[in-house]
Amino acid sequence: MDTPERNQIGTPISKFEDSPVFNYINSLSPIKPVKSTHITQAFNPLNFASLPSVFTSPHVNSHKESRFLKRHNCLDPSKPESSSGNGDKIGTNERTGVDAAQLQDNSAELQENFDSEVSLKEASVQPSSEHSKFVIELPCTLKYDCGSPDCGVTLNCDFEVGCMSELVSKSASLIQYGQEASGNGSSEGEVHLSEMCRIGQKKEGMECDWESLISDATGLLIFNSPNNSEAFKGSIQKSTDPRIRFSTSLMPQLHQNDIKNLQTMQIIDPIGSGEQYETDNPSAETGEGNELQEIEQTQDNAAESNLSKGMSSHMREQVESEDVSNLHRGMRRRCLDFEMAGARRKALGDASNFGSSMLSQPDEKISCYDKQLVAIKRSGDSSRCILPGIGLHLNALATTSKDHKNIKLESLSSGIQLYLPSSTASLHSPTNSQEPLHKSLTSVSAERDTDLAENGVSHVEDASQASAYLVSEELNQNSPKKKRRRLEHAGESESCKRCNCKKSKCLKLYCECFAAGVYCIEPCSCQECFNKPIHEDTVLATRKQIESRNPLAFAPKVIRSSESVTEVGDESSKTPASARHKRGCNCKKSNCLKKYCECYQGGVGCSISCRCEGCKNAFGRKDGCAPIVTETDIEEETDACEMEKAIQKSDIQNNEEQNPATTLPTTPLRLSRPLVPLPFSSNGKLSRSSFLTVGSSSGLYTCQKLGKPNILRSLPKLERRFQTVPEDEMPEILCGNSSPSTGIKSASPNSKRVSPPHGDFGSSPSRRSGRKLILQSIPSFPSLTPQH
DNA sequence: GAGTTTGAAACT
DNA sequence: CAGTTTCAAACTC
Repeated sequence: MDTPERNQIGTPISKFEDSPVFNYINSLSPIKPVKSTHITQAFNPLNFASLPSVFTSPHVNSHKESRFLKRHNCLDPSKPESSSGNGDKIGTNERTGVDAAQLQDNSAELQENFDSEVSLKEASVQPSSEHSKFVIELPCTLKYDCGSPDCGVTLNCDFEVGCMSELVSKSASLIQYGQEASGNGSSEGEVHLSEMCRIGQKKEGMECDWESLISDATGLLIFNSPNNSEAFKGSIQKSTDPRIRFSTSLMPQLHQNDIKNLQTMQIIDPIGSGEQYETDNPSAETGEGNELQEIEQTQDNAAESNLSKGMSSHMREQVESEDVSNLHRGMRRRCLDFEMAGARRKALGDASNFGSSMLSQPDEKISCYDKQLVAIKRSGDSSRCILPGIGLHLNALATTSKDHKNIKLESLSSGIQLYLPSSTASLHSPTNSQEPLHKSLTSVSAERDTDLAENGVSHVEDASQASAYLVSEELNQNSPKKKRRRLEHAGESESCKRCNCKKSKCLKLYCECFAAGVYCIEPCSCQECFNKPIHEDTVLATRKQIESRNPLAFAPKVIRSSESVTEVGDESSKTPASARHKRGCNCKKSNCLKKYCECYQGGVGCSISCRCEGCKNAFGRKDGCAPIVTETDIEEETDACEMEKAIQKSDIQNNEEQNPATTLPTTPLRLSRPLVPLPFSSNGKLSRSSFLTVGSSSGLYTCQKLGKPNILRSLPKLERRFQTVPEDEMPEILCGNSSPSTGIKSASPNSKRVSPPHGDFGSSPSRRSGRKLILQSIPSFPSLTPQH
């Protein structure tokens, strides 16, 4: 694994190699080279923003768990010198899970941490180019400083995490700064650096290195095209938001830094007011947060601090929830609730063991997460897509590694842990990804801009889901159905679907909101709804029950299975089919041509796992035939309005995609995926449940719709690549190879026409970038794809 | 907007 | 695991 990746990376890295930062990193850890591959892509403006990292990470995962382990080893080596011989798991534990390990000897937990961390690392590393590098390396350095893991490991770990996050955020801010406001940025950047140094000094003296690294990194970042930087910003900001959330509950230490970063970000960030708005909210919280932070700092060493932190965070949340009348908050709450609840419980109820372990882990995870998110954000703009899928994402994220099964199982065994990882991870990650998406979206489309602009703020704050919901909600304040339709019609509405449950009390998977891991909101027309923050305990308990029954119950239904899609393989060969429904559909009468079919709804082709009869899924038949869907079919199924919207969106998406695709075959495709979903977004299910997957799948779908289904087929191979490849990449990478169907489809002669997708694609690249980011988010799912 | 159809989720 | 029931979305009128 290492060798191949390194080899691949080799070329791309060369660029970085020149930079002192790169050298520094290299000295620290051998692993980096692997990342570089992605990085190279990242360097490209489009690519950089794109998900390459995400793809890569998932890809790695998809390849095999072994990869993760290897990577860990590789990464660990730098740190692990002490534990050079440590197994993969051990190495990871050392890095991210040190706290947990010390606190708890639980191998299971360690493994979980390890897995999550690994996945995160990989994701972050691959996707993010330099950011990830920094993060990774920094920890290593810290570890070195820390010396034996036993000593104050927890603090060290936190520190690392904090540093990591800070570095990332700061670097991002710096980057933004440099790009947007060179003058102010310089000062700001200096300030950040100084802060960083401070932190480093307090906890360990890596200051000089860090500063130099940071400065170098910033330089590099700045170096990157503005687009990339923007993408980073979005991702970073998004990441920061989640951090804040997490930090409140989990990582108070990080909070201060994060908050500061956020503030700086806000100041620096000229971008969407919405984001700033969100950040503002956090800032308001910062007041409390500062106090908490101070306390936390004083308590840094004390393990007890975790509890106090948890309490403080809890209090904070309560206060916020109460105070916040803003839709944003409501949105946040909606998204966060599950996560928060889990965190709260952990912090409050679990007490030392659980709380400590959880806290420590989450922090690390969070940091990693943020990174991932960032990467995701870049890559995918799939804001819409992401949002809906967030709930699923969380689970997926938790199980990001293909071993998701193992992870889930473990988590299940531990109960709470499972919940947390899944909930926290999923929520956060989604949120992050979503936020970026929103931003990107805002920038991308004027239409969306208006809506998003309003929603954007809220979006930023919460997870993607929340944002999606918020948007949808805000947009659709009318009756749920109407809103739904609106949303459906408007691609954006995707995320905002609401439930209409009457008997399930919104505590069953029947409820889209519940299934998506979000609370029901006013727009919902549900009756006797228990899926509300007020009934948090009930919701969590129910969730647990469902998860105990089916660990993947809240995972995205549609997964870009690496299996289905060949890894990298051939972009051309990849087809939309790469994404598959987790369990497969069981359609009898709809021929998989209506939204009754989850596969179709998710914009993915049916697979072997499907038990459908008379499958005519336009995205891909069960038998492996290339997407059968013809223009007529699609048209028939889709409403004219939807078609139009989809087309428009698809055009935009296509345009965006094209650019990336042109730049990089791999990344572009990914980008395209997210875009695609939008058309489908109308479907509430997709948006929520299968964000990522949806995104990917939807991407395909959209492509088809846009260009009309034909496009995919008809599109020349090159074009297809853009459309299909992206999707494939994410999942494909993970799985390695694609399902026959995908390959067949892509190659399938079906492509009767060469539809002029180009025209569509031609649109502005900027939009693409945003959407692309969304797509990136999708990639995370692939890892989950267990089914195949 | 009401009613029907559909298939997933839940239950047995 | 299979069959049945429940449920809510998707769809039709």
